[in-house]
Amino acid sequence: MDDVFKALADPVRRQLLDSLHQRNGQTLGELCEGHDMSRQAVTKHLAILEDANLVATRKEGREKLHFLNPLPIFEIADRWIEKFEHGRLRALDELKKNLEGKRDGKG
Amino acid sequence: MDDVFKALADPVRRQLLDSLHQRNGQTLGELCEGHDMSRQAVTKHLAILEDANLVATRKEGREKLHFLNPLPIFEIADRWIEKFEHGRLRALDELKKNLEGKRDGKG
DNA sequence: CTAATATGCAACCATTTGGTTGCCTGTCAA
DNA sequence: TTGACAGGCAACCAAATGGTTGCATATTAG
Repeated sequence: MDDVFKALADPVRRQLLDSLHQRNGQTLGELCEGHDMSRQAVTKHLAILEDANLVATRKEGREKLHFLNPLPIFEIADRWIEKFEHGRLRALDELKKNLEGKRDGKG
Repeated sequence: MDDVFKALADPVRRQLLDSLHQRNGQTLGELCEGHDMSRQAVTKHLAILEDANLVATRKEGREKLHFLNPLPIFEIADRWIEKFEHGRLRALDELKKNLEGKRDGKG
């Protein structure tokens, strides 16, 4: 799970995922377009996404096709974020009250 | 949003959020317990969480109380993760098919 | 074969990150 | 007041990160 969080921490990598979400199966060259950095830099980012299992690849001739794997994202949503969701609507109110002051309901 | 992703990228920081989720309003000293690192290190992590608006604080005497703010997490769930959710159930199947081979429905 | 295309590998570099330590300030208790 | 407790600030350091460049390999087109 840590790999996934780390992989998602970089805006370039999130952009790459977005790009694959819009059009799956892009080659390395296609994924490089629109990024103001070298092909190697993009390759490294993609490698990190692959290690985190967020992207899977297949070689087709001399091209490498990249496919989005959203499962790790779902896992984060289900196993991690879901935990914080219980009092969602009251969350802001509770925070305000906590910052205002009374430590228990005691004072 | 980038601040939040970056803040969540570190396991220590996620652990701190978990800790606050279990018991809100902990002091710095309390949050340090169980972490095998100096108080200063934890302070830095908390500062990053504060910058990302994931933690809010209040001073009470000589203590600093820390409160979880889950709203940025909700935003990520709603604005970012939600985008990938559409074909959730078919996602794994699609990935398999994509990796197997046919590029379009054409071959 | 030759040349162009698509990608891979490795060395290198600056900056950021995550941690340390030492010392200072503010608050509570005796 | 004095000492202990809770926390803040700043300098410093090693390692990870994000990027570069140069060159090598494999595939396709002529």
